[in-house]
Amino acid sequence: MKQSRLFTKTRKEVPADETSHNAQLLIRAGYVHKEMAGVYAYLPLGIRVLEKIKEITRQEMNAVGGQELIMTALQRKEIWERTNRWDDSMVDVWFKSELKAGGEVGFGWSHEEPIGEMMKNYISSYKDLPVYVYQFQTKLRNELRAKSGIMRGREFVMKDMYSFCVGEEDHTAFYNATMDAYMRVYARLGIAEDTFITFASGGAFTQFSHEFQTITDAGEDVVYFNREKNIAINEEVLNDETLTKLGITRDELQMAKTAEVGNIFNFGRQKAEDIGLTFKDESGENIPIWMGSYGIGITRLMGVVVEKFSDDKGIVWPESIAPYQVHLVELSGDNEEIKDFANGLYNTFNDNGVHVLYDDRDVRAGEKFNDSDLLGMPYRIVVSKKTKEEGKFEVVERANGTVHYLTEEELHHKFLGANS
RNA sequence: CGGGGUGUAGCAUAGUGGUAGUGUACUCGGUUUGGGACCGAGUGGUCCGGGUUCGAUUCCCGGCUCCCCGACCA
Repeated sequence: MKQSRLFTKTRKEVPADETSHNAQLLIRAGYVHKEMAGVYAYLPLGIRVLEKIKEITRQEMNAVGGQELIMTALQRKEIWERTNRWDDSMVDVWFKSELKAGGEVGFGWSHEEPIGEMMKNYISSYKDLPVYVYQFQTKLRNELRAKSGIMRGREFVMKDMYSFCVGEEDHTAFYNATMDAYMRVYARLGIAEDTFITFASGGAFTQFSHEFQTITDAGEDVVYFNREKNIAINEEVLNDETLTKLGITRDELQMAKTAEVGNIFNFGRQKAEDIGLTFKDESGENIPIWMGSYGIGITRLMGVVVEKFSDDKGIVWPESIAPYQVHLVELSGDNEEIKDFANGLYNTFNDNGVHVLYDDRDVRAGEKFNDSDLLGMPYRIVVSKKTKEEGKFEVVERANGTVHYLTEEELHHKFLGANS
């Protein structure tokens, strides 16, 4: 992508109404646009990051047998009335509207009920099970107070997966496999070190659910954890009973502010019973399906990554989700030879599938460098008369500022792979 | 939802009961060219409704917005 044609704009100053680090940086760097409190648009750079996070998540969900689908944003009132979750006194984040033709609809804040309802059409026998489906869906929640930039909005993208099994044994196997898959997602984003599988409230179904909590001051949760024993407990369920059950004492735990980047639930057979979703077993008896629910906040993850990986100059993207791998910066001035060479390098990268952002703009070096730092691509390659004369190219690692001077051949080797 | 703030140009800010100023961004001209360079010229603004007043961006009332603290958060 040529930066001269890239739709976005960086800015020096942060909007006065943003206090969260992630939103300040993402707006300054031109990744997102704030539409209203808790509602952000994703610009071309931002959507590339989101898509990369989604693709990593997609690969890991597919690897455990998940199949992607997409539910609807508009939801029927009746489905939620059946489980007594339509009323605002039961669920306080509903956005609701009316159909011109008559009748009420809700905007999906969760898809548990609708997906369970849909499954009645497709599951009738133990032979149809198990089923694991997931989606990336924009959730709409009428939060009383949005905060923390893109980390807690009224509109956000979530990956939610649902499992439908004949019984506990199958469910547990999938539940555990998903837990591992989640950790692989976080590992690929570079935040696994600070992400804990955390005991949290299980709601109405089980004693505990598992949250995936990542240490960051921007988080809203408080978790007590022990790295050696690999145990973490959400403050909300920290009590003597929990400690005894997990075989750990209070003084073995340290506290941290965290952001919830995932949450997985075991519904047992209760949820299916509530919505009337059953299968026939081998004897022909109707049995409620054993269900589970698994969520990862995609947009929140993007915010958490920015919170964790940035410096005073801007964002520092992990390679796995950077919008572009390489930021190619030409400092040609009016030197046509340098310009031509940079163009050639850009084309070579493109032809070889390297994701490259090419700063071909006719602006001063300082502006290019500052923008480059702010945008945060993992590698910056500078093509200028200064180094070209020596047959070298300056390669800067954004994460640590390390500068390498590589020949053209070394450059190709590093970025185009060994076979080039 | 309770409490506290806030609203002036795309963004950041100053100021005033009587022609609204600056920085940045943007446009044009010129000089520059490895860390947001300089000089000159220019475009662009008082959240909405009502009230007080000769006159309101300023004061008053209401609304809305956004932010913060709390509450909430499958």
